[in-house]
Amino acid sequence: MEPGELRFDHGDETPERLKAQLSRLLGMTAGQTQRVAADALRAVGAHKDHFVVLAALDEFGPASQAAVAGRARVYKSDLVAVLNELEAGGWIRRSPDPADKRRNVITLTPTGHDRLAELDRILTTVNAHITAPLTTQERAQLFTLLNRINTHLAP
Amino acid sequence: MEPGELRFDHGDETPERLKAQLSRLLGMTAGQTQRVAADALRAVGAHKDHFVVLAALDEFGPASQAAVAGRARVYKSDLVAVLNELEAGGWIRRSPDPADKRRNVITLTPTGHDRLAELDRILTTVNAHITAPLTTQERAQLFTLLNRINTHLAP
DNA sequence: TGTCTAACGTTGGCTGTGCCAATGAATATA
DNA sequence: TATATTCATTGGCACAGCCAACGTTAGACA
Repeated sequence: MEPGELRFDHGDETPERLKAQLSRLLGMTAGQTQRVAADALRAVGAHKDHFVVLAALDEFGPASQAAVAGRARVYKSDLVAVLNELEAGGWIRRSPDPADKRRNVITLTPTGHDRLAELDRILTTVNAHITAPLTTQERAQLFTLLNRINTHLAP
Repeated sequence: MEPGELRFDHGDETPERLKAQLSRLLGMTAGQTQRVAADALRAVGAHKDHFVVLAALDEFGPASQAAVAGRARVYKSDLVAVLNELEAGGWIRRSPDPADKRRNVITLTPTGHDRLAELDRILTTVNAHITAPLTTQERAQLFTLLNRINTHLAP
């Protein structure tokens, strides 16, 4: 215990040492934003990985599951369930590749394109909500700083 | 699949739509920093929550588990295991509260104080490593921006 | 040609983290 | 005295990232 909240600073109640931990602030804020995004997507029966996979298909065209996994950065094991759901919704098609029977060719359907637009719109709203207290310059600044750290920390 | 890496931007291989997601960048970078911190702590047999609990005890003095849970922001259910480990290391003592037999009084031992200093030193190094590509002003800026978002998103 | 190696999709599972419910003991409130 | 609340503890759920192994199919090369 407690919470249901990921507030970083609780004033007098928060040990000073914790207030100095960037990784703690980063983790808590990331948790908040992911919760907001997940809730918004769940409201329309979607999931983070749905967006990511649909986006990869839309921008790179039909591809094998392995290729989609690589571009969407979703583990191929996890991709199976995601594709099952997307297929059930009629947003993608899984067809055997005649050229290589090991492969499935994943194709975005027209309604899948619409679905992507819907999720994109939702996430744009979410992003605006998250960055509401920031100016345009500050948003860009935050993006840049995080990107520098991310690149620096990548293997 | 793939990775073992949380790189946000893979250039041509990354769908443009993903590059616009702040919550994605935030989540991946948070994942990186938490991994770095967890690895560093694991190297000395410690854990994120060890630091957090020791810090709360050091700054606020002996307290019940409920109070520690509230200040360290660790669920009381999870706190049990953490205290078991800290007790096994001799860093804290759990003694029944004579004034209220429901409570345990958690006390930081002298070696617990040393342990806290050790973990604090490790995390300071980690923090420096994480923010290596940033100037002093940029680090402060990042902290401020994240804090604003965190406060804004807190219930 | 046949044999070995590698890639494909899939299943199943592991770890860590945040989170919640229910329990038995002890205390406070009515 | 009866009722409700607090405490520590157990056990579990959900979700995310991650990995190993399997059967199937294809390419490499002897």
